[in-house]
Amino acid sequence: MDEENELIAQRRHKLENLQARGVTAFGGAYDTSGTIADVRERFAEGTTLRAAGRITAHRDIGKSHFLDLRDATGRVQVYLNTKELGPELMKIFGLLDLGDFIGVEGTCFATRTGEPTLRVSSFQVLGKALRPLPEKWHGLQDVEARYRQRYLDLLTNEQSRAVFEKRIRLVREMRRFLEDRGFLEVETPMLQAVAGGAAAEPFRTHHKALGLELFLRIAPELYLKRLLVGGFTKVFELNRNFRNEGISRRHNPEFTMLEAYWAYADFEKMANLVEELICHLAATVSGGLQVEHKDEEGNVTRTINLTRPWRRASYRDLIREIDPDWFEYTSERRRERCAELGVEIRPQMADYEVTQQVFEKLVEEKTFDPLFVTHCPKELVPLARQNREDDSLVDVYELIINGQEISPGYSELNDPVIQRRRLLEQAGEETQQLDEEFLLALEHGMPPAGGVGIGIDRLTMLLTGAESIRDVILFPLLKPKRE
RNA sequence: GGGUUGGUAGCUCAAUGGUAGAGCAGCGCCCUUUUAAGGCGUUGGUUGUGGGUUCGAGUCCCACCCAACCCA
Repeated sequence: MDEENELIAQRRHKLENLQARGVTAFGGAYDTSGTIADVRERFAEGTTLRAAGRITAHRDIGKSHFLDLRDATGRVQVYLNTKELGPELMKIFGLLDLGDFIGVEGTCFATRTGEPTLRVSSFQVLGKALRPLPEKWHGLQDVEARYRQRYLDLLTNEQSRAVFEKRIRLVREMRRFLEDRGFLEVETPMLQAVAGGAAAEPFRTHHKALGLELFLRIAPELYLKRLLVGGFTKVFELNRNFRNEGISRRHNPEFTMLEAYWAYADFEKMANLVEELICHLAATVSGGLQVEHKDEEGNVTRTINLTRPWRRASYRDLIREIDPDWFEYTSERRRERCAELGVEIRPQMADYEVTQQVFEKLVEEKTFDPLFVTHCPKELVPLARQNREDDSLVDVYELIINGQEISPGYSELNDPVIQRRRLLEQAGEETQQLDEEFLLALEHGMPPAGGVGIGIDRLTMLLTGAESIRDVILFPLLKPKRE
């Protein structure tokens, strides 16, 4: 990164001094009395405890020194006294810096102000830091540095760590919820010869030994359906997908999706499942069904109410709420209305795309509380099962929360003849290959099924109030920095 | 891809075109219960990169790199 500056040179020098004294500056295992939170819990005047962590603060009061020792679970103060420690250990102590990992053994006592403190009798250097950590009370502010050097962000910004801990709990609870309902978690290929299951630009890669062009998957769907053919009745996969598309506040090229399939169910059953699931997650990881989003000052900017039952409305009814006569208009009149409504459209758009534009700008982006949009026009979701009464519609829902699509749900198509036709049409538009292996599987018979996808990144944004997907992905994709 | 904003010390931030500064961190000294410890002193800069204008550029102009936001 940057050249050697004075601060680093000083730390290197201290490291050499430590080593010259025969001190191991990068120690091995160190037995502790548990995490720092454990140490605080076991704290009892006079008992001896051992703790390990990073030095995050140093208060030098002449012959007394106070350090803050920190790990992921908390902070504990340690006290060193020049007289008690002896000259040799004090010399080693003098070679320590903020950011170094040390292990300490000491007896518990409370200071004048009541702060639980370990009076250090011995310590070991466990990991010398050669670079200084960001400043203690502003933390690391620079957004670019926070993404590139996430470890510093996690170390200094408590809110950031809290977001990722929440994400971890959310994923764990999601797995537990589905497993409790008999869903089996499976792993299907991420390297695929045909990237199917969605309309998206895939990443290309190459297998050397087989001389094979491969794609990173854009969705696991076609493999999960093969498992329905194979007799699984409830399966899910919760893992990464890759789409070779632009990056934005809401898009990262690799992102995490849940996909679940339930044999003999339909999109409405899936909607119930998702409603129950997200409420369970909000209750267990966000502390309730009222999710508050705050600005930088901590003022509540929006409260999302997840109380059930969630509203369900058909795509057409939602458009009619914008303009009751929309579907009576001619193509030209619709375009005029867009101008009046302030919705930008391009001349080459098809009629259904114009309507979809109105939907996105005036319904989706303005909907914050959960809304299941049902019975979408088939052009929008070409692979779903058509509605029995009206074959211009498909049996799907799209769940919108917080102004964005969180989860689509389908009554899956299990007719291999229609499926082949649809895939062919789609392949024509997208110049995509046909997944013959998938069609072969379908021809062996697939049960009717409900299917659902949930974007984990966006769901995390919803439940943590993050404004950018990069704030819920530990290492978002950035261009390498070069001079 | 287009537009806007930004990039200054390790970190957080200043600096009407006129000597690049502060706080924290660091270094030195004082202080035996501090906790954003305190006091005194002090080091640290190719101002994202490369050009240009100017007597003089962190500041103005051009190109490029990286990022954030908006748009496509």
